[in-house]
Amino acid sequence: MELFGLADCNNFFVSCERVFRPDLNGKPVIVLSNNDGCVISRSNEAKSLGIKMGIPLFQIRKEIEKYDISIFSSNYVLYGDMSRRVMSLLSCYTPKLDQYSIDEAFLDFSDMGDTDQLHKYGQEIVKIVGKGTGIPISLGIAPTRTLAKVASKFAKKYKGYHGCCIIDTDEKRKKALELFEVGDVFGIGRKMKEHLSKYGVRTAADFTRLDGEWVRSVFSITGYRTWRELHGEACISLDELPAKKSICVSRSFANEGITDRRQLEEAVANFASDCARKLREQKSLCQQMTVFAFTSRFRTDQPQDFINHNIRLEISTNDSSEIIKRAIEGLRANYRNGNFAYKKAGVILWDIISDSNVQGNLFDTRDRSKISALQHTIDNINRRDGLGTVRNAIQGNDLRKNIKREHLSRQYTTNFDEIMTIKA
DNA sequence: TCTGGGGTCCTAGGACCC
DNA sequence: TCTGGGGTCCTAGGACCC
Repeated sequence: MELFGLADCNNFFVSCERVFRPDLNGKPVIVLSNNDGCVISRSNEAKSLGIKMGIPLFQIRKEIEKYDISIFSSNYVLYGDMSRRVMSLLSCYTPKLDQYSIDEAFLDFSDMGDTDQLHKYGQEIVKIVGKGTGIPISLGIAPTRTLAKVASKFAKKYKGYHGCCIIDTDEKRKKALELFEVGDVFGIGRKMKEHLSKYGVRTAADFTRLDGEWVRSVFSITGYRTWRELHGEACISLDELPAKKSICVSRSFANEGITDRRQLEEAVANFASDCARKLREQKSLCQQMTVFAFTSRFRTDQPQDFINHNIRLEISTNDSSEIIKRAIEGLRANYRNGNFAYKKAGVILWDIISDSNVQGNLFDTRDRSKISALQHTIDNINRRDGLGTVRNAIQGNDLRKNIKREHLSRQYTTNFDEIMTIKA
């Protein structure tokens, strides 16, 4: 029997912070987005206090004071490293692991014995990951990805499952869907939920009782796929991770934003450089790119500007210097004098192809193999000595200067100088 | 004062060609 | 100069996910 497991880290970013701050167990904790803008991860205690996902920090100042909520700026170096540890442990328990996001992975559990055995096996995995990494996880197992996700939410919600819930019979499936709100189903977002409520659809079970053809005509092929998955028919397969089709690096800037043109160029150069590095990591080239920058839409009292410039690269590339150069050219071509305060900017690489699939160009005057060798050497140095050790001059000296991070935890696991100390 | 970042997929509509 | 329809490709935008 084909079975999917979905392993989901509980309150992942908060859990990462707590591994190194065990004194915060059982207390309300939140992690903030870049620039300490919004809440992006909450402990159960923070959730029960009514702190909503995505709410701006400034709107919950009172609650933070009143309930003594601990705050952390996001520390992606730490989370990335903890994620690698979790994933590497999980991969020991399945022939095929498909990482879906920083804190979630699908595991192939097909033909792994009967339900009882599988249940014990699942609980064992949850226990070992918890012990080995300090991160609590929930495991859902079912015949489709969408149902596995439902199961993982049950595993998280009810202690009795000991971290692992299996939906493997029609009876269990129907019972679970009756108890599951339709808006919580993977693939059904806010709009679809609103639309469905007009037809009296409240639970996932209500949704499955709708006519399939009707669902397809109203919610298109994606909605219909979700409908079939909930019926137990796997439509989304467990495949190798395909190369990304677009790569984007963007940030909003702290406080009032950036008004100085040179500073904006410096930021964009850094985004372009990051993009190019990611592109090389997946062994790809891009043929088109976009550079954008805009002012704050919340500041209606200030002049607004929206730069969105597309660049077609005659010759596909993943070379940082070239991608930086083209991004800056694009930005300059669109820059207007108007004293704009840019709040966010970014670079997107797209039209991506494999680097083994290079189309030569008669008019290419640059020596591509030389450039590639140089780039390779730079990547190696930066991997060894830290990102940004070797960089283009326009990238400036302080890669983080426009980002606000007032509550940053240490890089416990990746920086020797910030390793945990234990007092005797 | 302060409002995240990085993706995927699908559809509709326009441009263009025959 | 007027008439029609079908196909493809591209792009923008929306909806969804974490």
